[in-house]
Amino acid sequence: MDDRYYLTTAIFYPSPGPPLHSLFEAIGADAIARYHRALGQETRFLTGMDEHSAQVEPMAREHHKQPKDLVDEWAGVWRAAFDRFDISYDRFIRTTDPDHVRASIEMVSRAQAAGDIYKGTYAGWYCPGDNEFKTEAQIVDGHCPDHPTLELQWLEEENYFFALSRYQEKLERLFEENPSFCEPEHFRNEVLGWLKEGLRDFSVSRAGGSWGIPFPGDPEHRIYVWFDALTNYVTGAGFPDDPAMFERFWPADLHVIGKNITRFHCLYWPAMLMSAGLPLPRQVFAHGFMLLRGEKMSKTRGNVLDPDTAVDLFGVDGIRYLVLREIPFDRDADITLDGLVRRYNADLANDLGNLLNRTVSMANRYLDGQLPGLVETDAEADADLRAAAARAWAGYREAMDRQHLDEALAAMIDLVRAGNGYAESQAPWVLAKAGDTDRLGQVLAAMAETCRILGHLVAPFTPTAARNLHAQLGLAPGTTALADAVAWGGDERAMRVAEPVPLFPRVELPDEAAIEVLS
RNA sequence: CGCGGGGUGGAGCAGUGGUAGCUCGUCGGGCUCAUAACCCGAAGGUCGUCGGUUCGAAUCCGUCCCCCGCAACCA
Repeated sequence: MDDRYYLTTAIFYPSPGPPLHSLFEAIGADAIARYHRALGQETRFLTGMDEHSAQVEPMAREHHKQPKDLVDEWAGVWRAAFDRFDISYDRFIRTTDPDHVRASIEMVSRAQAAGDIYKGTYAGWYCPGDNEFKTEAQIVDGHCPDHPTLELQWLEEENYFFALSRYQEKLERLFEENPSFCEPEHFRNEVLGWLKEGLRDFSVSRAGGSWGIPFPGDPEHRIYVWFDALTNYVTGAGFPDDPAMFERFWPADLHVIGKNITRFHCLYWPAMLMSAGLPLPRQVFAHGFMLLRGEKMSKTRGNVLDPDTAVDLFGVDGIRYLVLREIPFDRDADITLDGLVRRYNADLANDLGNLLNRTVSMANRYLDGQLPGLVETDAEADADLRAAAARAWAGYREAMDRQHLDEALAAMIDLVRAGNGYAESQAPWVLAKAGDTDRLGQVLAAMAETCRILGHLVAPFTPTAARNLHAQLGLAPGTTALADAVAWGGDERAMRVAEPVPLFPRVELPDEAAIEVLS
């Protein structure tokens, strides 16, 4: 295992605030980042905002603001939301940051030096309504769907192009030699399909506007947003200003992205890095989408879950858990409010929360809060529970290492069920009545040990609740690396439990008015 | 025939050749430590269609139907 780990999310398209589906990506990446930190790796987690979109200028005009003022304001809101959701980023990068501007210029300059940049003509249908070129597929009945009354104009514009086609063979070789460069497989298949169709050069500059990074050698042009945006991953590792840091953290271990931008990350980006003479990231992982009512969430469709409402209902940890458990990280999934409530109550309140609650309550009631040390008994039920804990960790780790976050949580929940089953079969309340103090202590210690391990397993997903869980067991945060911490008996410290407080209070399905807001 | 994914008990999913599994929901029972929580059991599926390969197919091959995504600036 490498002693460092560098991962990123995509940077987000500027808007007044993040919808839940954008936070979904950040939450997933955050769980992965926290997992790697827990393993003991020096972890760097980058996220941020993509601010050079062509839309920013017109949007700023609409708000009667300077573009930079507008994105400053929005970036503040996004960042505050990320903080609220406990996204443990090491840097919130903004593509307007000065070091990123330098990095982008350096990337273009390197491509120029490699002979991969040439001047050509970009032609297409241009909509004066949103100052944008439209692709064939975007055009409906010969008009821009957002501005059906305006006539599209056929415009030709001089642009600089990146010679992506020169990298056809190198990219083919990349996928042959390292198929897991793009995961999961079904998205890789899509990329391989594009590769088979043949790569076309893409435009890397836009003429005219004043928003964006000046194109090296031609002040009339700005660097095309995608070229600029992808570069953020190296900026965040110290390129080009901090060679020592760059040496340590590049190449990235993982780019977490939405499945809609695999083309850019699996084809454009590696070609750009090859052109710049930089090593390639180890993996691009494309996650699926959260669907609502079976449809892709989008601002224009208006079916967007409001993060604040979700937090009011389930709490930050609750909603973090729910999105990662309900949505397999590698594909799309439909979510419903009803389903979220059921999942929350079943997994978090009834199973995990209640296991802790009954354990702590009994330890207080029967043992005055003082749990005895673990004893390796040869009782079959005890051995089964220990085996369940080992199995949970094995399954969890295997799933986490493949970014299958929902499967990791399923493995965790299996241990919760084993813990509740153990309580049932050992019935400590019966042992207490019978005055069998030795066995009672062993059973409660085993239950507490199960909870302690569970706390470590859920910590990347529900960091606050995990601390709370350990606190109720009388354990302050430790420094043991995860692999040791989750071993049975992996924490030598004695447990003296605190007062039981429900970890995840049950949630009632909101009335119809609230459902309206959410769906 | 553009590319990719998917169609499995009421819902959501797992399952790539050998008696169809899990969670939720439903029904019945048990327990009483606990957040009206927990545990056990039951009912419920001709695995989208049609055909083929095979001793044997949810699984392999072919046909058709349906849903979703992508198609080069909305995660």
